[in-house]
Amino acid sequence: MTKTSKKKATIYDLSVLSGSSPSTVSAVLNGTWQKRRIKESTAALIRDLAETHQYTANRQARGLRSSRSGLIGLLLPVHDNRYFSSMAQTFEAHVRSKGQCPIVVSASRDPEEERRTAETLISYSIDELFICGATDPDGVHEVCETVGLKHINIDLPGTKVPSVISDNYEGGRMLTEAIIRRFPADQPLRADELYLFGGRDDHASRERIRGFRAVKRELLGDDPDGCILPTGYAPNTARLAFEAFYEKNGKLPRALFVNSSINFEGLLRFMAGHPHENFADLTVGCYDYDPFASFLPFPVIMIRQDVEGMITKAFEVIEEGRPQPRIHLISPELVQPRTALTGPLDALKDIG
Amino acid sequence: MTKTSKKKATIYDLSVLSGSSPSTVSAVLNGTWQKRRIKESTAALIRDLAETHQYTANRQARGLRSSRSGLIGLLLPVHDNRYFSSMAQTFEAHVRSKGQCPIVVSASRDPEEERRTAETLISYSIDELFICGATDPDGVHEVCETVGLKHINIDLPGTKVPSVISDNYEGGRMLTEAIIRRFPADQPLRADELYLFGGRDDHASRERIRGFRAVKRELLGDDPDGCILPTGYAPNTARLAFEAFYEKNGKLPRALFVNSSINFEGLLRFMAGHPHENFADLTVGCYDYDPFASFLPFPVIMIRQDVEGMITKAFEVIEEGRPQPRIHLISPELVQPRTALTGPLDALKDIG
DNA sequence: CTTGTTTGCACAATCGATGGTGCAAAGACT
DNA sequence: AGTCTTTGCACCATCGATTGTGCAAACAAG
Repeated sequence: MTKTSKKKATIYDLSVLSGSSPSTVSAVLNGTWQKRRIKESTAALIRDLAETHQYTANRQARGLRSSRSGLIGLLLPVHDNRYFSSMAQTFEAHVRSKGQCPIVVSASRDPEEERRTAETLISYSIDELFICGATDPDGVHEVCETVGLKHINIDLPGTKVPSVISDNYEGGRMLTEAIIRRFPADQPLRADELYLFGGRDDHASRERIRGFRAVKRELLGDDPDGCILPTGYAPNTARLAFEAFYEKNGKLPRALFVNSSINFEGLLRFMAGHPHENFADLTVGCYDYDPFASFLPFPVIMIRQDVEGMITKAFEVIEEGRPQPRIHLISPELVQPRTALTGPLDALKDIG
Repeated sequence: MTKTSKKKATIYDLSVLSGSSPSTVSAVLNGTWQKRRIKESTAALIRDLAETHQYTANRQARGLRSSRSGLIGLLLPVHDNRYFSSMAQTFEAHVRSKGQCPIVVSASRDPEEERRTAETLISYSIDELFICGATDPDGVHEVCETVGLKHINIDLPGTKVPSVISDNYEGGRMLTEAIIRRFPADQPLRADELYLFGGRDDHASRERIRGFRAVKRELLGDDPDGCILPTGYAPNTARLAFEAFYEKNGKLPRALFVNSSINFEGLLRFMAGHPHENFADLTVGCYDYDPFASFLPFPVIMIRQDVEGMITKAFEVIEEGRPQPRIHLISPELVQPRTALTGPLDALKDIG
């Protein structure tokens, strides 16, 4: 409480205290003072005052003037999911290391909401926007384009700007093959015993399904249409699909390709209503990685998407001048059952 | 591309187009026009122009003038964890419904980083700050206090402003009791067979430990000090603790109270290196809920903290004028093994 | 027709930082 | 001593919206 306890110091305050003009103070504190030939001693004085008065620049004012805000946005479908929250965590680290401020917002996979959210971010003059898992990336693109905002797609591709996405076809192949190979030669999996649940008509699902079908044909010789059940991404619609299958067939398929961890939660909900033992010999492949899921009582093979790789690539690409709208594929990783991988959290120090 | 493709329309543009003054345009578009006695027809004309030119206010300018930004901040330890990402998801929904913009940032449980992050958010003139799981809430408080920023603590309490936290003592008791009661009368759990792993010297851990010890004394008649092993929150330090215990005793304790899902990941890492069968009769209680963890091959009893309840309460409290720095306890919920609960995602529509 | 009131809006200062431009004082040079 | 350069900084417009104030025109009252 030694001084002005309630209001933040401005360059005008420091200007009075230092006897210099506001522009001099500004130049000193934003680093352009050499260019403006400010004396070292003047600069030192001002830096000193800034320190003792805890000056920090008002970013709204700076942003208004310079039409840049220092904010970098990440548009996510949802937060509470390991995949997307890893995105957020990794993104944040990258943005912070560039000395900017991350702003992470979700838009619920709703195209309308996606555009509105982008508009909102734009009204804060964000400097760049990373569009992750958007249902309508090109819709968001329109919004960004009209104001000249740099942007890039992640996870789901658009057609107007570069996209950095998982190699879902390859991942789908890897996962399908790994599932099939778990079955011994004397009790091989039949083509009609391996089902794919979840996902919807988006690029990622389509590619995974393409990989799934290709490998089934190659290894199992057949690929019945009925084995593909896109349920959307909501856990409960997935649960209902499992419920319906079980109702009709008295059991689950011998092996499942589950399209995402959120869909996998639908499987859990289904299982909660049925005795444990019914699923003792089920084999599951899940396109997403979750450490706990990896240790479930039946074999769970997972795909871990390379979040760090995607974010890193996305930052590289967005820095390029006028990049082509091409798609950059990042290879995912197959994770065998009972595997506990490290994640972004391990990079943090723990001051236990 | 019909019009000004590159720059956003401002009130000055609309002012020229409509033949009114900028202040009139401003008043019409921010809703204060009745107070300023603007004719309905004038207002209609301006609204119309705004619509066709896709006008949206520059929030930096507005914020600069009104020293409010429409941003509400949430300071988190980390993103990629179900508990905190649920916080983010729930927080976002609340903020959005108030017509404001959420800004969620993590600070890695580092007191220094927490303060710096708060400073940064303040430089954007955020309107309120929710401090969640901060290692040093009172440090962040100082920062907020000097600029008169409304703030509140969640998950970990501070002493200067109200805090909304889980009832960790009660939760610790519930979980401990549930663990103990899982053992049959003929093979009861002994006091030296139930260990607590994880957490550190923060309010939440202390309260949970207090509940743990109280119930052990009440039900098991004893409470050996050696059964408490705070390992910090990093998964790997927890893993090492399990490793060390196993090394020394040739097995894990019969029952574990694991302080958080992040610590639980440490247990998984430990398990990955050992044969499955070694843990067939392990009983685990975990203070956090994760649907996949709930279905692991050994009984896992979990505590789900009431994230929705905490956020709701926090918004209530922060709206009050000068609230007392008291602690509001929100009861958590005990979750039996093999339970798949719904979460914030279920509130979203899925346009599958 | 004059005075008083209401209606409808324009004007201008302001928020805090930025950056182009101008200009006095100090130093260099002939 | 007079001219030219360099140094060191102040001045001021600007970004876009908000808001207190003032004032003409329209209308009402007497």
